[in-house]
Amino acid sequence: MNVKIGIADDQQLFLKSLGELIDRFTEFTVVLDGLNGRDFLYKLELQSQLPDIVLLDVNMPVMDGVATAKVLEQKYPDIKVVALSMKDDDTTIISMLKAGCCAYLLKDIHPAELEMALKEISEKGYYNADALNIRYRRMLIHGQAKDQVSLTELELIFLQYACSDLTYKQIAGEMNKAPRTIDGYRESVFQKFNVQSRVGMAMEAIRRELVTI
Amino acid sequence: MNVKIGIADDQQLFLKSLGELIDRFTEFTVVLDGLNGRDFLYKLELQSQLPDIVLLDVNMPVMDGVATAKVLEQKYPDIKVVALSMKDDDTTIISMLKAGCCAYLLKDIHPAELEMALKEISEKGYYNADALNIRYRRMLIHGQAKDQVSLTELELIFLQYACSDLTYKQIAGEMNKAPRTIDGYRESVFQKFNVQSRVGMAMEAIRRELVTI
DNA sequence: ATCGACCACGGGGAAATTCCCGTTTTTACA
DNA sequence: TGTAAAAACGGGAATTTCCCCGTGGTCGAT
Repeated sequence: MNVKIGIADDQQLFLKSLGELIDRFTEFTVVLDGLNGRDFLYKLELQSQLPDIVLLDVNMPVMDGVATAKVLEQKYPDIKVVALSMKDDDTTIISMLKAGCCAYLLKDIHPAELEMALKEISEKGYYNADALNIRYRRMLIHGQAKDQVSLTELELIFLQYACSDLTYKQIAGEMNKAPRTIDGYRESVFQKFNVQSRVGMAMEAIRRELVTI
Repeated sequence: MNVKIGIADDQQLFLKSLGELIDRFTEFTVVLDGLNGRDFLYKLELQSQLPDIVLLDVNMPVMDGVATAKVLEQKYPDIKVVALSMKDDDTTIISMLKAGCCAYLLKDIHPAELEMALKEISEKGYYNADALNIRYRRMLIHGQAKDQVSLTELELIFLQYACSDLTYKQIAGEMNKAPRTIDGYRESVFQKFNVQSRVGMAMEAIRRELVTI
């Protein structure tokens, strides 16, 4: 089954390259894009097949993300709206979520995380890791560590998958990596968390609020 | 290392049998008991070795649990106070916690759970599962179900241990059961949760708020 | 220009987990 | 007073996890 994606972003280059990226994901296809909210909504009305998920840039000229999200929620309640933004500003996050978004993603996320987020959104209807990841990212950028360890992007994504019923082999499949590579993430996180079992790692991930459950 | 326990309860029979039970736990010894708060506090002043943990019945004549807890907090801040009660009444729980208790246990808990709670309190300084278990117990008694499964007491205790770095063999040791018995709990919970790995079980336990992390 | 990280990957083996096949006793309860 | 559920336990085997031993590439920093 293929999930249809719509994108609205005012940077032409970003818009198109993101589209390329998403088209390369199995099970996702970009069916519509626009350079601002008004442009996007106009095209949407002419569209025969509605997208399942719409990625909305928060800052756009003419019609911004919040206004666009409100209209989408009103006229197309079945479409899942995801906010896209450069900065993890709490107030914009809140206003986007109040406008009916089911997720909030930062533009500097890893492609693998984007794919995972889209999967989760299409399956569960929401993706919450970002809210936590934003906090985590902020910790990484400013404040530092204390006993706080810093995980790499891929370790964080691996961690999310590790908190599930999947075997490492299946996780390797999901992340398009060799099983041994996954084993490397595991070893690294085990050491950083000071645990010696997958359950211990998963518990620590939840304790540190690095994953959504 | 041995942890010293004090108990205050107005039912002579319960007081003494609980003392017997706790004395049979390795690493715990009852050093003091009393039939009400005043009696207990009076004996405590004459006592050379202070208890590490005090179990306080909420409903006692002369001086009840809340008043006793307040005095203990004031005069012996190092002692960890645990509330004991027949009923899971929210208001009494809150007033006991406000009086400085670090845990709230129902009198109908399984001995193994009591031992685990005491262990956690002496190690971590608190035990929170009860607050969650109270909700769980309430669900079991009244309402219940829908997709909600019902776990037995021992399965619930096992679940708590399973959400840790311990191996099943180590859990068997902690619970004083044969490894195969633990395997039985595992099989049963797997089926009830519809999972096929320990991590999946642990995640489900957290999702259903059956364990503390 | 070397150093430290993060990344990707491979083989082998011990230990733990998962999942079958069972038995017996106790406890609750209708 | 049957019966059903829960508890406790045993053996064997397939799979997964865990933990070693490595290789080599990229990239940013001192």
